Amino acid sequence: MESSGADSASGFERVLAYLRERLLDGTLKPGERLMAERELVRQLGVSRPIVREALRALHMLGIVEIRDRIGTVVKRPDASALKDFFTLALAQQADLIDDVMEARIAIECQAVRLACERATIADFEKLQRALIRIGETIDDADTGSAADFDFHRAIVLAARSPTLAMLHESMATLLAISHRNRRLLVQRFDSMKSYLVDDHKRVFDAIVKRDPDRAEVTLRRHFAIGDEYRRRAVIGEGDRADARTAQSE
Amino acid sequence: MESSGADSASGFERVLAYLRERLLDGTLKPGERLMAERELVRQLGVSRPIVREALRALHMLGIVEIRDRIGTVVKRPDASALKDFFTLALAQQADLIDDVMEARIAIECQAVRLACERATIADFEKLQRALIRIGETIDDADTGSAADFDFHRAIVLAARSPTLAMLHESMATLLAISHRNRRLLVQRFDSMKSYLVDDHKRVFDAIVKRDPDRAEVTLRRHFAIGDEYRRRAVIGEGDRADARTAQSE
DNA sequence: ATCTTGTTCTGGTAAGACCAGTACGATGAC
DNA sequence: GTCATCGTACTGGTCTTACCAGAACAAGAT
Repeated sequence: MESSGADSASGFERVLAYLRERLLDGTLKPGERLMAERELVRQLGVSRPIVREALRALHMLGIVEIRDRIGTVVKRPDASALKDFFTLALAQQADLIDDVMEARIAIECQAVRLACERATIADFEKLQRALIRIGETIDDADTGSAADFDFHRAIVLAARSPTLAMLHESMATLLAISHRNRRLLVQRFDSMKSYLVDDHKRVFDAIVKRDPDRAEVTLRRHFAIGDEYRRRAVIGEGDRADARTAQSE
Repeated sequence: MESSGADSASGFERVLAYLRERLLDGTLKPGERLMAERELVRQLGVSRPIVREALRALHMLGIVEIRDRIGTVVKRPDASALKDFFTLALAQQADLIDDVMEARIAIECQAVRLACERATIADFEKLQRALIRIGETIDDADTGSAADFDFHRAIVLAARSPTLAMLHESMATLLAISHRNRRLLVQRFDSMKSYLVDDHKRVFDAIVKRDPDRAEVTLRRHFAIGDEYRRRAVIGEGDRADARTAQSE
């Protein structure tokens, strides 16, 4: 039953490699239905359970959608597929957040530069609306972190780069959680309120003035200061009198 | 065969839900071996193929490691498990090579900053070796582009960020081809040789001196100049006499 | 032309079997 | 008693066969 070509790898690996190749070389495009399971069985010389394992694996990654009694179709992958990963991974290893955060910074710093070149008036308006909302929701962790995130998302979208947007969205899923927690610190540091408002404003100004260097530096500083707040929170500092109340983090 | 509790969901979902729960509530911790497949079969009242589908799915997410003839153990997950996802996700917009390239720049510029902080002596050595190889292979497109890429990869690895490394590698897969084509231009521009050598050298120096700002600026300029060469190549320019010979790109 | 009815194809699942190594306890030699 | 050897039970990896239920589609009946 090893007639059809390359063995050496396990059956599962073989099926996966086959599908991966088709997906990479464009033979299989989003929306297209790939061959039936039994057909794959015939072509690759493996059993159906193995084929199903591979398809499920791809399904788990959001690459493919298995429609009961219809067939398996290639999906346009989106970040929501990573929800399971982030949920489980985070439960096992909380410090993953810092690592992913670094990737997010990478994406946004590049995005803000591109945004300086490519942002339209509509983008400016969207950014400004987000900016206003940040000021309005400064005292609420939930709506506040949402507003904050909208602003950052708007930057990435203004960069007009599908890839950057996709990557950012992927990170967003995970970071939404930590982002909200971070915002809870706002209650502990009065100075953080102006930090949140002013910093974003400065980034916005740099974008409007189409100054990539200043935009990036400002954004980078913004992240660094946020980190610094978090550090101080961990060691129990605060610039309000009731700082001790939430010390046990 | 539906004795053990909650049905309603598909068998696969049930197994996944069961395992997810164990993983989230801490019953299953990294390093621990979870029950044998056949045991899961008994406990959940599903067939073994289904159990295996679920385990493979978790394996695909990097949550679990399936060791042949040993058992399935919980892994400490890191973002590298998502390589397949990102590689395939990026492939579906691969018509936008320039766009992916921008994302790569984002990753590397962040990485080079982190590398300035975190690079070890061993990293310096690796970078230097790559640097030397770039000089040695300057006239060959294949080995030359490989050396070039090794240098850039070394930067990312020196950043010691699994997520950045994973993203970079995903893009590398897609960019390998265009990267090589780009290198063919070296035959057309004598000045590009010194560009390749000197630029990388300058980036290396900045890393060794642990100067993030200079490292990033230098790297950014490096990419920009590469782009400029490509632009000039497209319009048929060149600084060698036989520039016209390879005009049809 | 439309409705009905199959047949056929799809994925979803179960059950049973075999292989090839591993782990570990029992057995043997020393 | 200690240590090496050997079985055996158990593990994951795979294949095979089989059945189900719903979708698709084409052919026939109305």
